[in-house]
Amino acid sequence: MNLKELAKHLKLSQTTVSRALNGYPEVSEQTRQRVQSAARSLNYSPNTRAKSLATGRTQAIGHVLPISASHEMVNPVFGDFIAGAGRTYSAAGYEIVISLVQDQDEAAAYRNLHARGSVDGILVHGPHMSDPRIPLLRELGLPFVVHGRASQETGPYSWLDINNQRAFERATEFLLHLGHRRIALVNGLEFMDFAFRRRAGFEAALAARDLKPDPALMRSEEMTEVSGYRAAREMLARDDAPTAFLVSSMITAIGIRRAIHEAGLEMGRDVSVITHDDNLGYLKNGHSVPIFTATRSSVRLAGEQAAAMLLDLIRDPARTPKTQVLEAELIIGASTGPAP
Amino acid sequence: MNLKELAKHLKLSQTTVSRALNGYPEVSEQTRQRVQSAARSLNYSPNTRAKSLATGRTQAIGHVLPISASHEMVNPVFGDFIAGAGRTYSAAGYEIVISLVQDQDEAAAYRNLHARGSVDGILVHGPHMSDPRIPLLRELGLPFVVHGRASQETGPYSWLDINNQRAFERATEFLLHLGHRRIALVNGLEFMDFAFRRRAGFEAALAARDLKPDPALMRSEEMTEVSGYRAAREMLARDDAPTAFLVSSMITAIGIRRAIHEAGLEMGRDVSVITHDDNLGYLKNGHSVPIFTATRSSVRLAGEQAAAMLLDLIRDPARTPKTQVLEAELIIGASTGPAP
DNA sequence: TTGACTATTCAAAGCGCTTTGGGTGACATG
DNA sequence: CATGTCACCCAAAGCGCTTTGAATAGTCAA
Repeated sequence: MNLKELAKHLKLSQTTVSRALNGYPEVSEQTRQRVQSAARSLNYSPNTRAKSLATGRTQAIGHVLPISASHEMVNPVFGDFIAGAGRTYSAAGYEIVISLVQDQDEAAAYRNLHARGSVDGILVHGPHMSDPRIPLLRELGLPFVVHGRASQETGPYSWLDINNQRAFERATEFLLHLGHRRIALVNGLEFMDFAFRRRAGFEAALAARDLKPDPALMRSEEMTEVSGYRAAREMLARDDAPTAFLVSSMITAIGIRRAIHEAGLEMGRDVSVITHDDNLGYLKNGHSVPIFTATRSSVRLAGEQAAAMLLDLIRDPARTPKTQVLEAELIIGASTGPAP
Repeated sequence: MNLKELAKHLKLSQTTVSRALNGYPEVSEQTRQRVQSAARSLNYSPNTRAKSLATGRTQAIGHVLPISASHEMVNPVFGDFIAGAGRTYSAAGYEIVISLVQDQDEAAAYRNLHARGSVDGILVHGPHMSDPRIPLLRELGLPFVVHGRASQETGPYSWLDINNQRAFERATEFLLHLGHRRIALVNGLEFMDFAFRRRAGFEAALAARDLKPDPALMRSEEMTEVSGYRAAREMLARDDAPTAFLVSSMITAIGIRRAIHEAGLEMGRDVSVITHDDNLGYLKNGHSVPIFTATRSSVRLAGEQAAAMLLDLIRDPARTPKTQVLEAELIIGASTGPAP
């Protein structure tokens, strides 16, 4: 069933039917009713491709997912982010187009999405500190919002980020307050902007007490369970082992907990752990008492809001870039205690 | 830059340019070269919407992600599955369209995708034992492949599944062989087909030894860390506590491990655990020695292959449905040992 | 020289929609 | 009675591509 058939069936012109369905005022209320009920009963939906060709808008948002070439992994927060964003999109009648891409040819992917005209806007994931995608997208003139930000990018652009620096600064302060002095930082890859900022927060809190970070207690790696385990095992084997760990993801923290147990220690008593917690649906941080003391911020919520920003930007491309910072809460769980 | 402009620039007709770019033989090799190099230097890519309107093919695959209304979570294997499928799709020039949907109105989502003509085929996730989506899609005439299968569905359809029953049967046999007699099953929701089959495998192995499953040792829940923790904590508090756990997901198994530690027991010595392992990128089951003894099957690989099946089906819709079973391997890790 | 091919190229129609630029009556106004 | 104003409705153009059906020129055997 297409417009033409529907129009013929109703003995009306395509124009009138189209207008009736799209809420234009030049149609009598009576015809509108007639058209709408016919459309419903004949199960008519306009062809998206034809519609977007005619209007110039695709009603689709592109999400480019870089696949880390080295680890062949998709960021585990992606599912929750997209679930949040999807809510916003579908409420506004937008589709999600996903483009998976080896991270080295990401630029080509964006150019393609633009040249082929398959999306109205792009949501940029996982920005690096210096990220060539931002000038590229600006040049292409495609509306975009960055989830996170790129510290070394000077020009204006829209982004939504959590306050990574403040979160890790507070977490570090909390550990210092508990008497910990040898604190390990098990961070994500530090060319990623979020990891860089977390480290900055960590170092700032130490500096405020005239402490220097010990390079032997700092790791910057892909955030997997195994990488956390390894880092903790190696560090705990040292003579000057850390008494606390500050960790960038729950999954890594779980690996660290494993290493702590394996060393015959108890988390929260012998060794403290604070992790960042994205509040993922399948990996809740405990129920009544959180397993881990954590800096928490819902990535699902971030998805919802970033999507809303992008839709605003698409509606009015002239608008100046908007930015938004979400604060993370510091929640106290069972994984921290006074320094032994 | 569009076809018309490119054609004018080359002083050729749109027909010829289109044919040159799409590899039709009625174009001289010389013009083809000229066209191709001009397209490249002018950065021309055909508009996907226009192309799909003209050809009737959208070059897009729909993935409908049901959001569990109760838990608001996206299945954590989704990222890896889509990463695998994405490889196949992008090699064939297909896009991925994601549709997030509350699970109660999934049927409407499929009807929509079809009526609006936005995809050439659909990949169905998370089939239930009896799943109305299968007859629906068959009726709509849209090519589809199911990741998993629906045991109660009688008609033919294409699916790709792992041998869940056999995997859990083997795992149970292995535990029985180690002397365990009280084995707990911490399963996913059993209206999900995979969970039903795993349970069947578990029960079959017990029955082969004339053992009866104890309902007090069986759980069927959403597979989160917390649900695993709770299940294990409750079971381990019993007088007749289980000596082994058979678990449907790594994340749940991690919760179980937490409960085991908390009870002052040691996994692999006091309590054995076998889990299913989807071999997720960010949640590898250890490095040299696996953390958990596990039934392993790469969900990423499943994605690659399911996508390939779907593309075959789209190329030749008349072809009879294909099915494929992937066997899971039983890998021995540190979480199992003789019954105490 | 002619007709039959073959190799290239093109104009135009059509995919399903929106939107521009009129029409056509009915009715009120002067 | 002529004119203007509404309220509705329509034909046709156009979005950027593919594809059908022809046209043109060159080649070759008869």
